[in-house]
Amino acid sequence: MADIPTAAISRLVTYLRILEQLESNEVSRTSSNDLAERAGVTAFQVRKDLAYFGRFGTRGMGYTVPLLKRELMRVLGLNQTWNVVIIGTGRLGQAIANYPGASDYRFQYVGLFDINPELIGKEVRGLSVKHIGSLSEFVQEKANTSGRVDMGFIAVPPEQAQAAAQTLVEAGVKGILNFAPIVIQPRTLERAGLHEPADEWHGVIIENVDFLAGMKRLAFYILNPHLKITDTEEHA
Amino acid sequence: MADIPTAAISRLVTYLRILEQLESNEVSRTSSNDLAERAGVTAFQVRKDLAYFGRFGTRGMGYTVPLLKRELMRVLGLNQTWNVVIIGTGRLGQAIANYPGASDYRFQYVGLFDINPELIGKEVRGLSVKHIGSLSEFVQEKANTSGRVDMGFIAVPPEQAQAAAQTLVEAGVKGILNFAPIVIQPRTLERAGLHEPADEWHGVIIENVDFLAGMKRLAFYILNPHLKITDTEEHA
DNA sequence: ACGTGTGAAGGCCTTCACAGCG
DNA sequence: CGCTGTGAAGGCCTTCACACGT
Repeated sequence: MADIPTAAISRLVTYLRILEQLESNEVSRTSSNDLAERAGVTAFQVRKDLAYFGRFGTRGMGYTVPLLKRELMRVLGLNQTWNVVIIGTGRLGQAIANYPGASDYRFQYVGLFDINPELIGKEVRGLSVKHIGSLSEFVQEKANTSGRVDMGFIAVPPEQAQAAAQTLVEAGVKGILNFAPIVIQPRTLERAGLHEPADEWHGVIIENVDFLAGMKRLAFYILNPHLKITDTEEHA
Repeated sequence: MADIPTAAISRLVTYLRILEQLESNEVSRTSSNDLAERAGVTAFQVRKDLAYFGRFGTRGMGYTVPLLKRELMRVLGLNQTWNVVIIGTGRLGQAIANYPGASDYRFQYVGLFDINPELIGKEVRGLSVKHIGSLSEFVQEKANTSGRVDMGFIAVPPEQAQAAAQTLVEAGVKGILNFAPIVIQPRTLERAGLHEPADEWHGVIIENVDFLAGMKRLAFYILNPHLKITDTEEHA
């Protein structure tokens, strides 16, 4: 596969959402122009983004909504089930666990973990919160029964986020969605001096969702409205 | 001011966070190299980003942590108080309202709104949830007393997000942080046919925080690990 | 005739190398 | 001598125009 701009992936996610809306409105076809307007980008951009992955349209006609939707879901890997653990089950972690929509895409929460004794054993979304020390064991056992744990979500306070990431990686998780406002370092805490990622971090993908950062960016743009931000970035 | 890459603003936010960590560890000076490593970018990038806004370092010496921190806070507009209303006080809205850290930056929640009668009157973080119909009135009254309402956060279900945004804009809010997984259209619902933003949207800034999108991007990158994503995007 | 798919042009951000200053 | 600040080079993403298929 060719080299694909990171921003294009974010836009694909947006297109998919729009296709879902169209489908639930029983609209059966669309065009690069239509998608572009709804997504807030140019039609050129839409066609180019789609072209990275194949040819999904019909010249002169446009795109068939269900077909393009199916293709995008395949491309984005949303046809398969993703097993997810959440580290941190405070208010944020619970809000995430209960957020509707995740299950629409076969993201399945299989385990909740925390370090706070008061939360251990608590029921959240049908799962009993476990101590973070049992994560490795839990992941291993899952691998032998209901399938591997694919991702971990980090919803702990910032001071504990790096350690949580480390625990997840050691347990063998391949992707991390980090909600804490820090940059996860792809190396062990002990080897912080080395500039090379530690081995066990090889291939681990990290995505960040930082709404404090969003607030700060917003503050800046309100103060500096002349910097037009009709950018790709808004698809974060 | 020169034209500044959107991504640079996201990185500034990251640098600021790092400076805060350094300060709380009583580290008094740093360098572009040090910041770069902690932020996961190149030292060139750090220096270029800072250069957009001024000259904050000393040649041969590096940067003074408290000074650079102060300057970045000024640049990002975090020395002033921002009055914020939250639309939607379900689980997500409550988690946002209670998230610690916002108050560290003088983001002040002054009003909580919802459309669900069961939530009206409920106390969240010391504020009584009001009906969304009273938003305009509320904003107007605030403007005459404790100061203008600067931003609105949207934490409602996706179907209601566009309407919530519309309400916020009509009330005169200048920035929106949208947590719903949709693209806010800068136009009234009625004028959806027109391709021009409606007047009242002029100058309104929209930032998105979409963790479902984060999950989907993560799924894609786990499936396609060869697409190296050591990108700027991770500072979203 | 209409809208997609795409090679090529263009522009903007990043990278670089080094000048400049402490 | 060390590290910042910055003009210039480079590269990648976006934009464009048009060929192509229906």
